[in-house]
Parts: sequence; structure tokens; C-alpha cells
Amino acid sequence: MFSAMGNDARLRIMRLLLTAHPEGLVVSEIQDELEIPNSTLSHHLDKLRSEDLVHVRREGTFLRYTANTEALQELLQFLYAECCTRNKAVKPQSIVQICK
Amino acid sequence: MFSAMGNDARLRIMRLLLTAHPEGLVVSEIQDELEIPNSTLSHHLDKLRSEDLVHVRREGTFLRYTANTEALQELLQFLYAECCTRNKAVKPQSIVQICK
DNA sequence: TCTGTATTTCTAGTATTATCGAAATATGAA
DNA sequence: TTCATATTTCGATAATACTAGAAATACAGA
Repeated sequence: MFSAMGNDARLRIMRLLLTAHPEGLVVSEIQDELEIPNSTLSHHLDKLRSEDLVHVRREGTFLRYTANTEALQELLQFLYAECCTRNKAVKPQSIVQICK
Repeated sequence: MFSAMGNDARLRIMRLLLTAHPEGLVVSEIQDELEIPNSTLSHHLDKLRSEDLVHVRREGTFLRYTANTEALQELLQFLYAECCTRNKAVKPQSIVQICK
């Protein structure tokens, strides 16, 4: 997942999908917003899907992509556990207070 | 940073350094633990350093690497903000309760 | 200075990833 | 069925990244 998020185009896609959450966006909307050629975009979406970071469903001619929040939660939990719980390298407050 | 953490060898290095935090480890200790050839390891450490995910300091013949917790905190905050604060896609509790 | 150990740099081969135009496929509507 | 639109697949190229042996460099101690 880190690897999938580590590409600029894909990170932009994820952020865009989060902004549009929970409705998500269809491919052409993503394309208009990010100005990525369709074949390139399709490739990136495929990668995000194979890493389970997004969900897809068909709506007639369109394909609607949404962020998979469970996967993101997992990623966040992993990082949190590594840094805060398991190793106490980062203070939980520094993250938590942002949520208030 | 996601890209740097997205490589298996480098993620293992980061986890190891977090376990050894705040003392960190010298290169040969990392090498013994993870069994990565020295030149390959050096390359990965260089990448982690260029992404500011680790700190290095010389101790005589040895180089001691430590996890840069500020960078990790930044990464965590970014992800938290994207998922929980800015877009409310993930419930803060699902992360926070792990820290209790 | 010489020696041994730690680590990096050099070099190069291989593999993976990114990019995107063009063609193909999928769907719905007329 | 034909058309128009949405999206993917194909195919090819370029760019990056991974890996690691061998040589070079850095340092400390004798």
C-alpha cells in the first residue's frame, strides 16, 4: 500500500477520492480534474484497485471509484502501531489532537 | 516518503530502527539482523536518508542510524488529516483507541 | 605507517514501473 | 443495428529502481 501511495499521480487520485467521499467519482471526472491521459489513469486505477485501496462499481457506461476507507484505516493503524504503540517513538497526542 | 516506505527491505529497516529507538543501530547490526548485502543495504539507507526518514551520525568507524520520528509523525499526521480530519472518511476512534 | 574492520562507491545486469497513443471493448440510446 | 461515449487493453518505449560483487575509502589501534 505504501508503494501504491508512493506515486504522485496515485496519491493525487486517492486525495481526490477522499475529498469526494463517500460518493466517489467516475473515471472521466478524475481525468478532468487531474488531467492524466486515459490509458495512464486506467493503469493507476488498476494498481490502486489491486492493492485494495479503492472500490469500483459500474454505473451504466461509467465506472465509479471510491476510496476504500477500511484499507486506509488499516494503513493508519499499522503506522500508528509502529510509531506510537509498539515502539513509542511518536507521542500519540501529536496525532490525536489534530482530530479534536 | 510513502515511496521510500513502499519497498520491503526499507520497511523492514524502518521497523527495526523503531524497535531499537531511540538508540538506533549501526550498519553492521542492521546487516546482521536483516541479512542484506552491504552495498544493497547502503543504497537503501541512502534512500531513507535522502527522504529524511532516518538520521545518521558517525561513531568512530561505525555509522549509527536512527529513525527520524519527526518525519514519521509528519507522515502520520498527513494520513490522519487526509482520512479523518479533512475528509472524515475514517473514524478517529478506530485509530485512537489503539493507543490507549 | 601498517593492518583490520566498517562502510560506501563503482559498475553493471536485471527487473519493475511509468507513460501514452492507438485500437479494442462495453454500454446505452436512437 | 448503428452511433456516441466511457473505459480498458495493447504495444512499445523510456525511466527508475533493485540487487550485489568488487574496489575504494574512512577510521582506529598497534
